[in-house]
Formats: sequence, C-alpha cells, structure tokens
Amino acid sequence: MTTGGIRDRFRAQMRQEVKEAALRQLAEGGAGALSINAIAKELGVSGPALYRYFAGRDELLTELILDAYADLTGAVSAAPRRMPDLAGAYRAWAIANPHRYRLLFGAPLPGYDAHDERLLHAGQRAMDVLFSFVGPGPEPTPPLAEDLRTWVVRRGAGEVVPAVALQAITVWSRLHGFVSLEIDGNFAAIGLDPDSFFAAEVDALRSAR
Amino acid sequence: MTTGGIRDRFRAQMRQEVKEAALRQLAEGGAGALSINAIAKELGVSGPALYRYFAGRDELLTELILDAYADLTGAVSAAPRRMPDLAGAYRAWAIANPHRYRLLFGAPLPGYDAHDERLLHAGQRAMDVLFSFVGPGPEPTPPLAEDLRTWVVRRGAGEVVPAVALQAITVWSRLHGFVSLEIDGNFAAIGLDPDSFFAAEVDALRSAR
DNA sequence: TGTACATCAGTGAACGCGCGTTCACTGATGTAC
DNA sequence: TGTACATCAGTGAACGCGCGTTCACTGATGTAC
Repeated sequence: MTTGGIRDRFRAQMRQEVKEAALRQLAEGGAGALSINAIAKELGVSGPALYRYFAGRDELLTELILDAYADLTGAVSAAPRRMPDLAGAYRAWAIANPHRYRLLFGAPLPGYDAHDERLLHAGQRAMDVLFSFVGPGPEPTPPLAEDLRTWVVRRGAGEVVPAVALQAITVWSRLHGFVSLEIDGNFAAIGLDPDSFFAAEVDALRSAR
Repeated sequence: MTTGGIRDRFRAQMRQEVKEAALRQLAEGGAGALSINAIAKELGVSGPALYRYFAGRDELLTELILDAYADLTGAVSAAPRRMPDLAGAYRAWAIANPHRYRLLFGAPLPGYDAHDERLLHAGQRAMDVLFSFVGPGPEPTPPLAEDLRTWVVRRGAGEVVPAVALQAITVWSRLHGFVSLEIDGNFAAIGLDPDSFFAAEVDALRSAR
C-alpha cells in the first residue's frame, strides 16, 4: 500500500471532492439530505462510482463527522485563551457550519451506527481543549465531586481537578444551549436578537458561574 | 358543521389514533421517520385513507407540534412555583418525550413549512409560563435592556420588566443546553452521568444566574 | 316504521420520484519488462 | 523506447424498497322524509 502514486493522489482528491459535495448538500437539504446518488449526480458521475472511494454511506458520514470535530477543535484552539474568545469562536463555528454542528451534537441520524472508536477519540480531544481553556469553577459537593473524579480518571485526564471538569462541562452545556437554540432558529422564531443576549450569557460565564 | 354527530365523533377518534401512531413511529424511527404510509399500515388501513383525516403530512406534523407545546406547557405549569421544580419538570418531560422535544426546538424538518400562526401562539404561551416562574435576574445593561423592552412589548407582555425577561431566556437557554445534550446522547457518549451534573446546574440557576 | 338518498370511509391502481447497494462489464491508464 | 499486462475508475441495469399524493370507484351507514 504505497502512497503518493498517481492513482493514490487521484483517489485522495476524489475523496475530498465527494466530501465537499456532501457538505454542500448537507448545508442545503438538512440532516437527512445526505444521498450517495445525489452527490454522484453533482459530481457528474453515476451513483455506484462512489463506491470506489467509500465503502458506503456510513463510512462517508463517519469521515464527515471526524472532519467536523477536527475543524471545530482547531477553530476553538486558535482563539485567545480567554473566556469570551472561546465562546465567540465556538459560536462562530457553529453559525458558519450549522449542519456540521448538528452532526456532532444533534440527534443521532437514523440508521447510522456511530461505533467507530475514532469518533470517541475526536470527542475527547475536543473536550480536552475545553479543559485547557477554563479555570476552576466552584468546588463541586461530595457526590458530584466523586463522579467527576472517576470520570476524569477513566478519560485518562487524571490531572484535571473536579472543579475544572465541572466548569468545562458547565461551559459546554450553556454554550450548546445558546448555540443550538440559535442555529435551529428558535431565537428568530420568537423575534429575539441573539447577539446582545449572547454577550450577556458569556459575561455570566466569565464571572465564574 | 355541527359537532357531536356519530360521524364527527368517529372522525375525532380516528384523528387521535393517527396521531398516536405517528408519535409511536416518531419515538422509534427518529425525526424523518414520520410516514403517512407507515402510519396507515400500523392502523391496518391503506395509505390514502388517512387523507380523510389530514390534508397531508404537513397538517399532521403541525397538529403534533401543537399538541407537544400544550403538553410541555401543561407539565411545566403543574410544577410548584420554584426553580428546581420548574427545571425538573422541563427535563422530565423532555426525557419522556425526546422526539417531541426535538419537534419543538430541534432543527426544522426539511420540507416542512412552519408558517401556521397557531405555532407562534403556542410558543408564546410556553414562554409566558417561564415569565411567571422566574424572578428578576441581574439588571441588563443598556443596549440589551432596550432590546428586551421592545421585545417584550412586541409580544404583548409589556408588564414584564427586562430583568425578568432576561432571566427567563437565560433559564431557557441553559435548560435547553443540558436537556438537548442529554436526550441526544452526548453525556452518554462521553460516559458522564447526567443526574448529578443536572443538580449542580439547577443549583447555579437557583442562585439567581 | 320503512324506504330512498346523500354522505363519506376506505380501496387499489397509478404517478413520479428517490434511496443504498450489487453486479457484470468496458475502457482507459499506469507499470513492468 | 516499445509492448504486454494488470489495475482500477466508471458505467448501466437491476433489486427491492419506500415516499406523498391523486384519482375513480365501491360499499356501508347515518339521515330525512
């Protein structure tokens, strides 16, 4: 399996083009709109041709999710190590890529089995970024503190203290609340401008909870 | 259009059975699993038969969403007027009805136009319950305070002060964050027990934002 | 109380569409001698 | 440098399935006289 041959390069580029077309369709058609046949048509190729590049729909989906994890993690990591910047980067990525954000954290797609362990690792890496961003919040009370300690150890991040773990999850949960309400159009539906409210919510996050 | 005739009662009951079957399929198959034909089959009837009771898939969906709004609003209203009970009732309903919760606040279904104004009213009624539950949070700063005031007036809830409006949205956003992470399996995916964390998050909500 | 009629639930066929996936095959192209 | 061969991208047909919706129609049933 030598890489770098002409055919290998062609394959790699074609895989890339398939993924790009897939993202385009995901962006337009919504969650269930990912169709092998539709992608093939967009690339000017017959449906079965794509099976040269992906074992099937599931493998393509897995690749898209892994890419999305890497992309989001990169975008957030690139932000200055301050709370408002973290929050802003997270939100900005989600708004720019709502369909990919839903792929990561939204309802599981019917018929898709996410049993690839690379997905777990990608998720852990994303969470690690959060750990490195937040400071310790309020000290969790005993039962919760125990849960957090064992959780952190089982993740192989034993050096993270419970107060930081709790803060990371809290930040994630609140950011996700705001961001998912926004990208799913719930603020728009009730006629509320998200920007000013976001600033207030981030401000509350900054002042340690 | 007299109601109460034998045929009218039959129609009403059949509509109810269609909706129940729809909910069952939604619960099993996920978001896009709502199929007129599948519902008909479950009821032991041919597909076109359902067009006697619903103009089409969209009307059925609209009814399901309206029912879900009424149900959630009722469940939350029935809770004692204290923060932990509000949060608990909201979460409990979402866990018991994840598919319906997604119908209300999740990504818009592709191909479904939610332009029925009854949906807006139902959403407003739900938000009104929140208004009646929360006390004033911290005073919003000028630009946000202005937004909130005009927003509240445009909704016809002019007696609600900005600090209460902000608190209601904040509570909603944070509850939604936690609840949607939970029902979409994100806590399970990273191996975290939601219960103890939920208690901590609610506790943070209780102590005024 | 009996009969005629209008109403309406439900059917089966059809339309046009789309899906993921398999299979046998063609034809171009890189590669090894 | 030329030739033979193996590799592999891509095709078109097919399978079996499902979808929402329309249409002309049958047959039962409530209702009005």
